[in-house]
This record gives sequence, structure tokens and C-alpha cells, in this order.
Amino acid sequence: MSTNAKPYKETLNLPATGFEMKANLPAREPKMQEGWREQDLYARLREARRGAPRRVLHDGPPYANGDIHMGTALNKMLKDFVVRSLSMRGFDSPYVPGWDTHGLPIEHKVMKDLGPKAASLDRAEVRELCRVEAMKWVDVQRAQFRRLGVLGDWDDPYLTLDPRYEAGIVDVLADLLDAGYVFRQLKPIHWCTSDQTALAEAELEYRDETTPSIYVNFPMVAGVPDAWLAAEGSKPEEWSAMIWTTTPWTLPANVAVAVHPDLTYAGVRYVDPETGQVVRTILGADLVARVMELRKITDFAEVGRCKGRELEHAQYRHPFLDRVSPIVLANYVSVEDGTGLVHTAPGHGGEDYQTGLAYQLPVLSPVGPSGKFTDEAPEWLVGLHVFAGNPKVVAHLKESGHLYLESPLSHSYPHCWRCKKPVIFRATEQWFVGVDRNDLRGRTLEEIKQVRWYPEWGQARIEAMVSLRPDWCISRQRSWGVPIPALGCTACHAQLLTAETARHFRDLFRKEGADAWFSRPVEEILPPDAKCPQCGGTSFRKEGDILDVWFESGSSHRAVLAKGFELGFPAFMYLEGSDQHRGWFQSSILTSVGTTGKAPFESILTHGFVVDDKGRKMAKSEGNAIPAVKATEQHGADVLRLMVSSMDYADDVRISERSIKEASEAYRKIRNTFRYLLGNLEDYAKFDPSTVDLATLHEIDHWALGQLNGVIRDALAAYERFEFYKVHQRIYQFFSVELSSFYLDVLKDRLYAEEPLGADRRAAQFVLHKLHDVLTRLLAPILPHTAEESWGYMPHGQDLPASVHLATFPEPDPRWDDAERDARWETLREARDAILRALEGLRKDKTIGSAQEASVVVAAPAADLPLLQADRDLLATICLVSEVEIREGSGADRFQVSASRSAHGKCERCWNYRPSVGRSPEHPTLCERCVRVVTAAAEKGAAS
RNA sequence: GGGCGCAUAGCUCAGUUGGCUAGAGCGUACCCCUGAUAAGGGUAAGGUCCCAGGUUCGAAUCCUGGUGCGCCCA
Repeated sequence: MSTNAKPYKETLNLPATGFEMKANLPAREPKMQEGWREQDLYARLREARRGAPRRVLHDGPPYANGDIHMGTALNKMLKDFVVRSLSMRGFDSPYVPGWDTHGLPIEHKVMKDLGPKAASLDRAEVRELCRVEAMKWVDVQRAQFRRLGVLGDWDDPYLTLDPRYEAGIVDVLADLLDAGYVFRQLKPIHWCTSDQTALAEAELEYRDETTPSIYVNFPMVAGVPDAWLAAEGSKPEEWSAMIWTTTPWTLPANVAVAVHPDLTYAGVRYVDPETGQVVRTILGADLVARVMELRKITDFAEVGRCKGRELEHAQYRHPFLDRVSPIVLANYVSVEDGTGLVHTAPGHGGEDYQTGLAYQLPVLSPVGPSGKFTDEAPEWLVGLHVFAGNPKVVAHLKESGHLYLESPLSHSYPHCWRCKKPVIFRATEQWFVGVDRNDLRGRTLEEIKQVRWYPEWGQARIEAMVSLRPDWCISRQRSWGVPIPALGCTACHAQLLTAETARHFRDLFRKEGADAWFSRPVEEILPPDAKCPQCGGTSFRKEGDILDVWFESGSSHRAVLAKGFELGFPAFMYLEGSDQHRGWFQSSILTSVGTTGKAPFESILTHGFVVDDKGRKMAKSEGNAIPAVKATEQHGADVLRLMVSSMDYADDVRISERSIKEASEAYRKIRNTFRYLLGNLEDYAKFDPSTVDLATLHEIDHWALGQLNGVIRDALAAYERFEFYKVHQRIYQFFSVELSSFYLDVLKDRLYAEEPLGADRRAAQFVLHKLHDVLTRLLAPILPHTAEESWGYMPHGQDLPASVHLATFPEPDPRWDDAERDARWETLREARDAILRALEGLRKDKTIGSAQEASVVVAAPAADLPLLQADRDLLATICLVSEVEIREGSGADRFQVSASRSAHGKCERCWNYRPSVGRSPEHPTLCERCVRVVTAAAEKGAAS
């Protein structure tokens, strides 16, 4: 060890920066976010982009209940990537976040918390509690979204409970009424006859219940296959169709029997063991034996078979009503149990209702709110509760000879979550938007084609859904929402709901909120000159239905885009999970086409779902969910954002502790590279980059800037296509491969050992500065906190915005493009790879440690010799070896490398092995270059 | 059960109109450096391209049928 080792080290320009290696994001990010709020970054960005072409990403409102989860976080991060990258591309891209604040889950939560007290509150009081509950979660989620670094107008978001928004919803409804889309029709819903209230699926509890299970022969009228008739010499009237049901009370509402088109059915003749009569009936072929066995009938025979579709439109007579009904086809029919023929009552079942729509069957529901048969039912049932009606119906069928068998059956049956009693399906009048009125469906499909879909298959998906969707039921029998402002005539029970009356209430809601509907007496809020369209009466009551929440959020193009927030209609983009093809995308485009004729969005971007590392869905109940809030607090938003940016969101996104850990490692690499850049730029700030003479740049500097051009081009192209994972991949690999392991490594000698103000070092710094500037900008949408931090250290002085988020993306500088140079560097790097491989051999046998200790001889084919010989010293530089010798030679590989320990001495200052070491009497342990640098520094020191 | 997707190294992704021993980065193992240091560098090992048929001189790529997973319906 030389005694003056220390002094020489002090003559080096080692990196120094306040940009810490340890990110400590959990502490640093909130502080930075506070700073952005203080300086109102969002407003300043709006100001900076004023007048620029506008591109609005319209936020789909998340539901305001509970903490955000990884899926919502993913969605918001992607939105933020889009909005920020649009801004940096120079667009004016405001982002107004919103919340979906009405709806069942909130109401359900409130009712549950209330418990028995719920019954004593009126709807206005319940609504107030719901409002408090919703706003609580709006505040919670707002803080959580902000914590993720999402930039937007968080102080003035849109809320579906806002009177302005509520007015927008009713405005849309009014326009749809105007155009004749809205009508009223019966539809079955879950109904609790004890609480006399409608129930949603979420309010049902399934438990076993024992009900009568009955097999009934419905007498045929027509449509029995001819072959069967011929074989038996029988008439259609001598045949039956056997159905099976566990709800005998619904038989009065029977209007069809459903069979599966592809199942095989059999015509069966058997002798009834009790009556001795011959019976001919239709059964699912696979079920014949099982059904006969139920009554131990052995005397039966198959007459013939047919497919279910051959029975379509056959006719039967109702077993106790004077009614002839058809056999219809339905795909849900199975041979799991029963007879393969399904009793169909559209007024009492969901599937039945769908089938009813397809065949235009009447919806019968002769049951009142208390569960008692109305006078539309047969007189022997009128006034009875439906469950009491069960045995009556069974007895009646038995008497009339239609009953094949009755036996009790225990099966899963829905019960009311509140009173725990079994519920029924009961049809009530509901409001609908007719999808085929005025060809809304066809026009929507046309508009879908005008939209740009990312990924493209989104179009096919929504087209399939829109093509097949039924009319839209917009009624909900709840309290927490925007009322359908329909008035019921107290004289004749007709409904008054027109575009004019709706607009009256729109204006009322805008002033007082939808609460007015619930809290004010009907006389006070009646439209002027309200008159019953049917009887001319002027006495009304407020009807109770509220609008489907999908109608609410689907009206945001009116409440937020067109009015209220003046973002502009249509929006540039909607961005949501792929489930929204059925949800928000569809409710939005339907209401928009219905009211304006146009889609509310120019493009749709969908992302997949968050799944675990095995590709399984994330669910709290599965125990594989990564809590988004906790993960952010633990690892930092930028790490999560980096993780999200690395994956192709078009498919499902796999998130696990491991993927977060991998993102953390990638983050460290990026951060440390920035730290290196900044560490070597510390003294650069004092100089104006424009004073650097570009002629002083080394060839490798040209090469690096050329590579950077490639990164800029690729990253910008990927941003334009919203392919953030390509941005990530490209930039990250550049950091890792071109910079960290090559260019920055090679640059160390120049940066550390050359004269601090000399042209060589300045040239290197010029490039570092450029790299830093470009990469900070390119990463800003993905890593807003880290980019901002890095930006703050940027050596600059002139006309750069204080925040990177006000800046725009860099552009490639064609001065550094040179394909011929790049080709030459391909060769040099290939030679370098060969050399590095050879050095590994020397390390194995401990001949050398660092590359600097080695000398290499490269044998190359004649064609490569001119290049290699000309760049011999450059090759040594980029391999960090003592020296390189070039020879002609050939072998299996392009370059044959032999390496040995350098014969030269080690420079104590720069640690290179150089022939010049020892030549200077003043500095016998230094190489020529270091002698020059040290001497110059000493002279400068003496002079100053 | 139906509609729409996805499936290439442990992970994240490339693989252009079918044509090289299927690539990259990360991670891993081993090694080096100790002047980016709770950093940095190097080398290497990793793949029945989900499976099975088919078309073709030739298939990760095209066709058919499966399997698994996701979303939406039923």
C-alpha cells in the first residue's frame, strides 16, 4: 500500500448526490403528494394545456362501499397512465373522477346495521343514512386513490347522488320517454309475502325447504308426432305431456310447457295401476324408466321417439283452466330430475319469464302483495295464501285425474334475509327501455362499429351481448336511488310519466335533489296541469320505483360529459374491466344512442381481472387476495404502478407477493441508475449544456444517444397504443442492458478520472444529462413520484417546468441516428462478448480479478480486421481491459480470444494497467493520463 | 351449458405473411469488484412453445377436437 493512496483518491470525481439510494416510498410519496396539492398541480396542468386539443378519459364510477381492492387500484392506475401520458403528449386531458353512490349494497348495509329499527324509519330517513354511508366511503376511497398517485380533480368529483347528477339522469329518462322507448310491463321478481317487499338476489338466503313435488299430465290438443298416433291408432286428445313441479301454486299461471330442442323425448303408453286406465304421455326418453319406477309401474311401453324441437308449437289444455297453451323450446331444460318437460309460468319464474318473452306468452300473476290469490285465480283458490294453495291444487289435480304422483321433496329454496320466511316469484308492473323500439338495438350496433376497441375483440363481445339482450328493466323496488317520477292516478290507477312531467321533476331534483320526491307531499311537487292520461283525474300518488343504478351511471355522458363538468361529448375514452361490456359500456351507449344517436365514447379500453400467481381469481374468501391499501403503504405506489405497467392488461393480471417483490427489484434498478446519473451530474448544473461542443462527444456517446432515440421512438409508439407494458419492457431493458451493464460502466473511467472540467468528461456528462432528462420524462406517467423526485435534482436552469408532470415527452434527435455506426457497434459488442467470456476463464484460475488486469488477443476473420484494428483502443475501453491486440485467424466462433494477465503496471489512481505507469518521476505510480490530470489540478490549485 | 378471451423458460414479455440449434430482461447458481456499495459487473444453467389429432417438404405459428383459467350469461 502506497502512503499517498488517499490523496490520489481525492483527486477523483466520484459520484455524489442527495438522491438517496433508499427510496423509502411509504414516507416519501405522501409528502410529495402533499406538495402537489399545495401547488395545485392539477390546476396548473389544466392551465398549461389550455387550448391544446382535448382528449378526455371519462372515469367510470367505482361503487362507494368498502376499501378499494387490487382490481379498482389496477383500473385507476391504468387510467392514470393514460391521462398522464396524454398530457405529456401535449393533449389537454382533464380527469374528473366519480363515484356510484346509490344502489342496493349501500342500502342493504344500512338496513342490516339498523336491524329491527329499520321498520320504524320512513324512506327519507333511510336515504339520509345511505347518503352518510356513501359519502363516508367516497372520502375513504378518494384518499386511497390519491395515495396511488392518481392525478385528477379530486376536490370536485362527480357523485351520482349530487342533485346536478340526479337531474342529468332524469334528463336522459325524459329524452327516452320523448322518443318512445319507455314502457311498462309485468315482470317477476323475488317477493317476500310476509314483509310485502321486493327482494334482490343479495337479500336471499338459500335453505332447504320441503315442498310438494308433483308430476302432472297435461292433456294434449295437437302436435303429437304422427308416427305415434299411427302406431297407437290414437288421436292427439288421447295423449298427455307430463310435467314436474315443486310449486303447485304456480300452475294457475301456467302458459307453456318447455322442452329442450336437442333432447330426445318418448311417447309412452302405460296402464295406471289405480284406475286401470291406459294413459299415453310424453316424457324425456332418459327419464321414462325412472318416472315409471316411482309408481312401480311395469306395464308400460315406448311408442316412439322424437327430438324436443319436433314438439315445438304442439298444444295442450291447461289441467283446470279453460286455456290452450303451446309447447316451447328452452335450453335450460335438463333431464337431471323431473320429466324433461318444464311447467312454464312467466309470472312466477326468471327463466320462465325469458322464455315467455321469446314466445310472447302472457305474464300471469294472480297473486297479491300479501301472497294471496287474487280473483284472477280459479275461485277455489281466491283469497288463499299461495303456500296454503299448494295442497288445494294437488287435491284438485288428483280429483280431475291429471295427477301422476305427489311426494314431498326437500330442496334448496330462497328465504327472506330479514324475516327468514320463504319467498315467492311474483310479477309486478315494471318500467322498461325497449331495445327494439325505434331500432335502438340496430342503431347501437352501428355506433359500436364507429368506436375503437382496445383490444379489438371487445367489439365482438359487446356486439354479441347487445344483439341478444332483452329489453332493459329500469325499475327497482328500493329506496336508495333516483325515483322514476311516475305518478299513479288515484282514480283509475293509470300512470302519468311523460317527457314533460319528467322534465318537471328533473328541474325539481336539480334544485332540491331527488330527496324531494320522498320528503315532500305529492300535491306540492305535482307538475302544473297534471292530468291522468286515461280518466283525466287530477289526484295522484307518488309511485315507489327507483331507477336501476346502471341507468344512473349510464347517464354520466349527460350528467358529466355534456353538462355539469363541461368535459365535452363524446369522451375520447372509457377504460374499465372487461365485465363492463355488459355493464357500464352498454348502459352508457344505449342511453346515449337513444338520446343523441351517438356513442358517448370514441374508444374503449378494457383490462382483465386481477388473479393470483396461479391464475385463479382473487377473493377474500380464497385467502389469496393482496390488499391494495396495505400493499401501497408497505411498498409504495410507484412499486405497484411499476408492477402494473409491466403486464399486458388485456389479459388477466397476475398479482402476488412475488410479483410485488419483483417490481421492487426492478424499481431499485431504475432508481439506482438515476442515482448514478445524478451522482455524476452534481457539478454539471453550474454549466450550460448548450456550451458543450458536440464535436467533443466520443463515438460511444454518439452511439448511446442513438440508442436513446430508439427508446424514445419505441416508448412513444407504445404510449400511443396504450401498451404500457411495452414502454416498461423497452425502458427497463435499456436501463439494464445498454446503460447499467455497458455504457455507464464504460463511462466510469472518463467521469471519475478525467479532468473535472475537461472536454472528455463534459461530453460524458452531456450524454448523462440527456439520458436523465429523457428517461425521467418517459417514466413520469408510470412513476410519478420517483420521476418528480429525480426531476427536482435535474441540473437545469432554463425554461423547464418546475414539475415533470407539466412537461411533455422528449422527441428523438435525428442528429444521433446513424445506422452504419450502429452496425459497427454490433460487431464491437459481439467482440466484447467474446472477450468477456475469455476473461471468465482467467477468473476461474485466479489469474485476474477485475477486467482491468487482463490483456487480450483477438483473432478475427479478415473481413473484420479493418474495423477491429481501427477500433482497437476503443475495444479495450469498452471491455475495461488493459490492452487489446488484433490478429487474423479463424475458428468455429467469429472471434477467438486468448487472454492473459497484463504485463503493465497498475495505475494507483485509475486502477488501469498501462505501459506508461512508472514513467513519471513525480508520480511513479500513475499512468500518463493520471499524471496529466493530477498535474493540471495542482497547477490550477496553485493558480487560484 | 352458451358467448368472448387467454395459455411460449420460475416471473414479465418477443417471436412479422408457417422456414435457423425458439429469443430478451428479471430471477436463480457460480464467480469478480469493493471508487454507483443494503450498489455495480461477468459467466452459466433453465422450454414436450397446455394436450391430442390433422394439413404441409416443414407447425410455437394454420385447421379440428380437448384440457385448464378468467369475464359475462344461463
